Amino acid sequence: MEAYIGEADQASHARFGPTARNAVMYGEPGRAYLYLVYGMHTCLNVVTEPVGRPAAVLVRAVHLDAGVDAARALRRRQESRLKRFRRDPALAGALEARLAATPRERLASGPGLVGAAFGLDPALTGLDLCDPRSRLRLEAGALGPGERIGTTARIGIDYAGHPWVDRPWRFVIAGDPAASGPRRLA
DNA sequence: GCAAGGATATCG
DNA sequence: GATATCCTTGCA
Repeated sequence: MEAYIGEADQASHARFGPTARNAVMYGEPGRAYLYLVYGMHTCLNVVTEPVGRPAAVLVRAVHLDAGVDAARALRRRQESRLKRFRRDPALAGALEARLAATPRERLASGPGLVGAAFGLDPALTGLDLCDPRSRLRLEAGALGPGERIGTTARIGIDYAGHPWVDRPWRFVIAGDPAASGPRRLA
């Protein structure tokens, strides 16, 4: 995951102040903020700070312990909607083969892949991720034996410039094959 | 290395 | 309204 904190953070969607898109970042913590990136991928964020302080954590990858078949089915359904697959039936077959060959650690190993594997949509923005009745929710977890969390710089935010590009605000289970981006730490 | 892909923020 | 940009991915 990656943290984006405050309007001063030049990598955050809040850097331009409140807008229609990022409004939920200014609201209650524990809500979902989902947005479309590069015209095709839905990214999941969790609002993290009290009302009035825009901040969120981007979920860059999920290590699936269950629901592997469901994740494959959702990815197939979601990705086959992309224009290039609708245009070319042969590509759709290739997608099927690629998904079948994708190990569980790689089914949700990227922010866009998390969105696809969970069947997420920007319309879910505002969902209370702490409400046990929500279709999508956060639950307490624990690190496995021998697992440790390390930090790195955030990914894909070169436009932010210094010092933001260097902030160690990406958090990753060291060596986790389900992580996206660098898994080994300096 | 780069195209795909559409919403967004900013400028005119 | 036009345009540059984007918290990405998979294939050349």
